Amino acid sequence: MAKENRKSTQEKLLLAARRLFCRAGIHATGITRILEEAGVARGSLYKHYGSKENLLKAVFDTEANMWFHWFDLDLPNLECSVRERILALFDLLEKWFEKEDFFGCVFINAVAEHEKDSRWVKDVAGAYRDQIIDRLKALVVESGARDSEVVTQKLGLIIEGAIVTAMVTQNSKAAHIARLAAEDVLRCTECSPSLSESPAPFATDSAMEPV
Amino acid sequence: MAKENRKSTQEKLLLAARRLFCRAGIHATGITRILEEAGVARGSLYKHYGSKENLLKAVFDTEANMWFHWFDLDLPNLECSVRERILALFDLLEKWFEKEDFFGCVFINAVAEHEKDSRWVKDVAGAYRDQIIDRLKALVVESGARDSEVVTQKLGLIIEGAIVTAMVTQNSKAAHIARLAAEDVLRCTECSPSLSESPAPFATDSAMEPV
DNA sequence: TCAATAATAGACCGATCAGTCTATTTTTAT
DNA sequence: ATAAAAATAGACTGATCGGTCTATTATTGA
Repeated sequence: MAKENRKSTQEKLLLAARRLFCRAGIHATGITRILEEAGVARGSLYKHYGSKENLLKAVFDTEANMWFHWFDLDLPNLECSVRERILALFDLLEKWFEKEDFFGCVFINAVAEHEKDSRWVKDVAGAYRDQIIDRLKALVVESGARDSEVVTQKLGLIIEGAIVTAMVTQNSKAAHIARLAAEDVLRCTECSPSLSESPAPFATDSAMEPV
Repeated sequence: MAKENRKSTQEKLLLAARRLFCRAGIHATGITRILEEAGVARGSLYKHYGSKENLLKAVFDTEANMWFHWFDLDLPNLECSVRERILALFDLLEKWFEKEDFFGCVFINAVAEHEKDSRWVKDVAGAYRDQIIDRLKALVVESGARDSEVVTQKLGLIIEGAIVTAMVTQNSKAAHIARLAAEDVLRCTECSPSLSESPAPFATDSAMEPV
């Protein structure tokens, strides 16, 4: 008989939960629906994860690992400049958005639908976010950009905008738009050391020095 | 005696619902909690709105009206260039983020926690989003930017990134970062013809495995 | 003043939720 | 081969959900 199902029970639960939490929402997803989609018995879920909340935490782990894999394995292997490596991140985003089971970022979605004062969701999601931003900042610093902190925050904001835009519009082209915006940010960064608070962005001093 | 409560029953329900839907999430917010916070009887909610879903739609209306007010009343009254008007939008965002009851955008949050295939949430939220983007694009076109479509999408993406970043970090400075990024986009836009001839740091397609 | 309207408190309903538990079958390791 | 471990189906619980309904009190307008 066919017995190609090599995935462990934990893995099946994790994949179904990740998919459903993002596609249907966390509160709107009942345990029973996860079990149906995973093809797993009720008791197994509570044996492995103990609670729906712990299952969500495990989903957080897998999504964080996706990001860490990008930053720690995929991007470093590219034979290109640091700047190109930063921009390549948006190509990875596009690949992600194109997946048929992309329905937004589970961190963002979880924060969106949970009590904003509650400790644990913001703490867990925030901690992972910090680790991801740290890796982004390391790239920015390595690129030699001035004001790396602000550049990092700009890029992080553009990444989050891309994720949300892709979720809302269900269109992966948000990654391409985000890349173009990131290119603008990087271009302005390298040619203008004094962008900070200038209320006159119309100054024709934009001597746009390309590389 | 004190009878300063001039707000109508509808208004009290609307304000409490908007606040709670964003602060605690839509699914996580029970009817009873809305009634408590609004100080209104159960029957009144169903008399005025008929269902929780209709109440959410009414909340959508109020948030959309905030945006329309910005674009149709606040920004046009500014005595400044179109470009400055576009950037002033981010100052309005900052004011919004600074409010003690800012907990994200109800459209984004609603999409995040509802079935992604479901008709009505994406349709209603998407329709409002289109109207807002249309107004943004009108400003971009008025500014004389080339490729106004792409510029509009970049700015829209930055706006959504600002909203989500502000929600996740609970820090209104996301608006400032977003404004800086928008300035970069606009700066690159106005000098865009000279950019195409530069040795642009465009990465070629990278052979990379998606996770 | 007085009838119509609006708002109130709160009991109540069926459905669904996360989580527990038991009894049985399948898988695994030795 | 066999005993331990893992997974199964599904009944069950107490709580909470959105929504209905009734009976009572305030508010309003002519």
